[in-house]
Amino acid sequence: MAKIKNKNNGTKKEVIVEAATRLFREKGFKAASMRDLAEAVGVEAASLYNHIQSKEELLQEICFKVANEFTQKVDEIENSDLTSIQKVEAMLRFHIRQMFHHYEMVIVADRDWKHLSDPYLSNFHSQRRVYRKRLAGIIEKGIAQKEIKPVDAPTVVLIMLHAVNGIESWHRSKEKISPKQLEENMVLIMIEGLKA
Amino acid sequence: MAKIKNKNNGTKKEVIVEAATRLFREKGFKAASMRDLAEAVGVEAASLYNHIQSKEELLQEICFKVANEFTQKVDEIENSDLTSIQKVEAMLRFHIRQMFHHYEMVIVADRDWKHLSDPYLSNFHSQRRVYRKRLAGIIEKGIAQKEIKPVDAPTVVLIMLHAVNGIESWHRSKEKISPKQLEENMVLIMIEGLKA
DNA sequence: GCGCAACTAACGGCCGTTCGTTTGTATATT
DNA sequence: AATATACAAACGAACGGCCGTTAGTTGCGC
Repeated sequence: MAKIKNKNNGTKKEVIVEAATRLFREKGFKAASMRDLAEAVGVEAASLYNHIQSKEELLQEICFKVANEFTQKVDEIENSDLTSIQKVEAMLRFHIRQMFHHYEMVIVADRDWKHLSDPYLSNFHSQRRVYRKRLAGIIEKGIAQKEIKPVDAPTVVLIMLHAVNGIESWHRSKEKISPKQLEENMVLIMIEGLKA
Repeated sequence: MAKIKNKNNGTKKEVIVEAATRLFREKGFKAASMRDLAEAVGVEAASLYNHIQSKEELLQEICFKVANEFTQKVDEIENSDLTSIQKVEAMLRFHIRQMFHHYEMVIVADRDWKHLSDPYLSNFHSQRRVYRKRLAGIIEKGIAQKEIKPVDAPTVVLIMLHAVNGIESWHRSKEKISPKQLEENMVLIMIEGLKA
């Protein structure tokens, strides 16, 4: 076997990345140490390097996995035959669901990507800008077609992308409404305010 | 003189706190070193300790200054005779303006408060929870009075508080719309979607 | 017995902070 | 007016500690 499997559901490197995701989300990339991570995995710090190249590689894996998922989704939505406002809603719902199911890596990517170093830093930064422009493009088309109120599209993108980060607080709050309810509330508030 | 003044506009400690605010915003609290800060102030690292007690004290000053400003504002608004929806709008506008004029300290407080240690950590955490509950209370009253759509109030608070963080990106973007335009766009999008 | 993955030990480096000293300057004394 | 005093605020050097990472070795499963 080239790679050993851990409990028949993935390589050890994947286990490490998952633990790193949780740890980085909790403490922040800089404040989380490789010794912390080793303890979470149940191993000595040096042993981690049998599976990974560096601490930054872990951050790279997290950031680009997140970036690729969002890029893939916007590819799909742009090529669909939904109306513009439906496309905006679909992207919003995707963001909300990613924050439900993979919020730890989404938050790490969003908060800690600046700790990447070049060329990954520029790469990620540029992917991020492109992604936001594509979202703004969808909204501008909707405005041109009078489906959406005449608002500043980049501002809408800023609001949407940051609003969903609030779901992080939801994850750790006591009296949670259901994911479905939260999603419908968010869509109601953010999308109704946009309709022409 | 008990405290010497620097260029007749404040103590040296204030100069240090301001430089720390910029540095923490840029690099993050953990990644910013006291030697970085010293260089920004134009002094050796050791000299900083003639004016401050510790690195964490700087974070404390930033976090509680921000917390106090928001607490003070919600005191004022709660006691005003505005309608509920007007109160929500007033708080939103205050958040937006704070993000225009003092965004660096607002962002540091929001992103790095977890690096405080007790008793400051619990203190800040509790202030934060109380603040959010007060905002949710305003919204719930508005719903009861049928000024506001029947939505989940804590969710609205999450959306509002996080949406304004998007203004950080605005600060560093090239093609900026004016602050006034941004404010009106944000209010339009977020408040119109709320009205019953 | 071969190879992967764990271990212990240690490296150089940066961290926040302390120490003891020097410097600059505002005030008091002659 | 010149000199002495006092003290805030700067400095260079160093501290113990944790950081990411490497080296060399041991042990275990095929």
